[in-house]
Amino acid sequence: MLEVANRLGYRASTTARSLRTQRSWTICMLVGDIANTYYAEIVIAVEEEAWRRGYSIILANTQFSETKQTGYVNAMLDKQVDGLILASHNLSGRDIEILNEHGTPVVFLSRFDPKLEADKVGVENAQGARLAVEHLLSFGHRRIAFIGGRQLTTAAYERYNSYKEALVNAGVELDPLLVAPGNYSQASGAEAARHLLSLPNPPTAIFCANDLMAIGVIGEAKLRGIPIPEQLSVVGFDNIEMAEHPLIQLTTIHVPRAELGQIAVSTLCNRIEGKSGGLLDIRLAPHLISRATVAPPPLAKSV
Amino acid sequence: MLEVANRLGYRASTTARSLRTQRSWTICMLVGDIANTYYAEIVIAVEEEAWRRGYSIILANTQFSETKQTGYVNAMLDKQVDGLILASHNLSGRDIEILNEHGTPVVFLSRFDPKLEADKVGVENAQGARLAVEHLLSFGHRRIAFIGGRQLTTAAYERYNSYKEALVNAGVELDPLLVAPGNYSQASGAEAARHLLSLPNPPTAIFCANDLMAIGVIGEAKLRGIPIPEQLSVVGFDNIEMAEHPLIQLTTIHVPRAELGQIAVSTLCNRIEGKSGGLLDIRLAPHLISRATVAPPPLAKSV
DNA sequence: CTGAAAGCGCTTACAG
DNA sequence: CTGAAAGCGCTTACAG
Repeated sequence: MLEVANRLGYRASTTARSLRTQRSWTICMLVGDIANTYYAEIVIAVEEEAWRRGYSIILANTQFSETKQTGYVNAMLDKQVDGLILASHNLSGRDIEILNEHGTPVVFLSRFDPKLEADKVGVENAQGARLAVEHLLSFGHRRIAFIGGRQLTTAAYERYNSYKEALVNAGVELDPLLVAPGNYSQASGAEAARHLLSLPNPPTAIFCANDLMAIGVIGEAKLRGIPIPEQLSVVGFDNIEMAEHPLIQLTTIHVPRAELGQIAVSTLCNRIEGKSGGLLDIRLAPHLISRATVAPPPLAKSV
Repeated sequence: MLEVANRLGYRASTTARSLRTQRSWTICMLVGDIANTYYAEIVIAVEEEAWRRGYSIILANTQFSETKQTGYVNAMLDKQVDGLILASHNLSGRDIEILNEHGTPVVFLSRFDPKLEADKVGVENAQGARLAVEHLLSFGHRRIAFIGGRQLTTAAYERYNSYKEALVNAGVELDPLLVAPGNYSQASGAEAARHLLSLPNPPTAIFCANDLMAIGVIGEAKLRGIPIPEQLSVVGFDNIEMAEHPLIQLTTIHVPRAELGQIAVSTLCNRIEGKSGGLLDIRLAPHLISRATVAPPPLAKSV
């Protein structure tokens, strides 16, 4: 009977079933920028784990636009997605309100908004940044610059704070001139480097809040004929594939992206299916990968 | 009235509406590998254009797996998506049958399966490959290797064919030893280079079917101490962001990805909304971007 | 012009 | 255990 139905091309309508059961078997993932390899790899893991569990992923790319994010949150709630994975920038107060009263399960990926009660999955940003800065300090660097991410993101904030803290703990005074803003893109890393390297008293090392910006810094150094690591040390964050390239060889902090994505989905699904208890706050440990972009500071500059 | 409803948090159920109107306002995009920057940029454009037109995108990443692709095609048909954008590898015969009899609009992105009647959007692969090979020929290269993509993809096939043709047209005999398989990943480019550069009579130039593989080749050359372009010329295909990097400076064929994605969506939406006539086959023109990885062959090898 | 009813295609609780 | 009926929340064609 069922076989006959199949042969005749019968397909059970998921829409009708969703209406009846109030379950769409669909999860929305909100990311800031999929072109960023970092997110792309998380998206892959998310998609895979979701597929295994029978869920589809609706991808929403906010391009870090506040209005697009709000639009998506509302559209997805209307679509009655079973849950949301939030990996874009911080939500507006109104969005949080809506999400809270609506009650659809949410998991924060790599951001930690205290105003929304939800499960959280991410990496120990503070620990990662500390590892990076201490590595640089151990080589004798004192003028360590920082290229940060957008302020609207908690990960960027945590990395920045930990950078400051690590310097203070080492008795190094923080020079505010050495802190440059970035937006996680390669171009913004290059631009920040242009600024930092033109300073009267330039840094001997730069710690970047992600690899893409570090790669931008390396490019800018190349353009200026500044040899890395002899004249300038660079450390990134993420450990994307390009960091391993023989021409780049970037020392960086490894973030287990596939795990992050997979855990985000399983956490969310457990919540959706009522299998979880208290709110989770899972933080994976990053570690330092030492490659070829760090060396002692040039003699002239060392203390 | 409507205002009151909104204030009370009323949300019209998209599911119910979909059931009634038989329109889901959802499009599925099937890609082979989102971690590949090439696809990522297309996905962004697709997502953006879809959002503007009121559609959501369900992302399906096949990881080039036949079973996953089949699974997705069926799941999406059950979900009653309004249309599909196919940008993974070639479909199996059964999938084509199902799609054909089901009648859901489809647009092929960068692949040209003759067995499924659907709109097609892509790039002139043959022209691009010809441009690349002729560029190399004009510098005096005769031993030009080719690192191809997966055979299951029409784009790879077209690029390979055009490579052969361009050589023949120039009166250069094709050495089958100089044709290496790849899978569009950086690692596969490096691996193919390892093979090609170990040949008794190695090539003086390598044309890669995409940039990622070319970047892998450049890395492998660096590892072996082979200077580019003095000892080896390299040309890629796509013009991804990393191709511009000061350390890479890859000569390549530019593919207008944002346009590709945008046109794919508008073509599909027009079809869904019954606004289109005969089947479309849109081919955008690529062009050569000359950077720093091509030079005349080393004297010892030149004829 | 307004308002009640039918129906989209399922699932599930209930009657026989 | 089987089968007919109600209902999920909309839209739309139809009666008043």
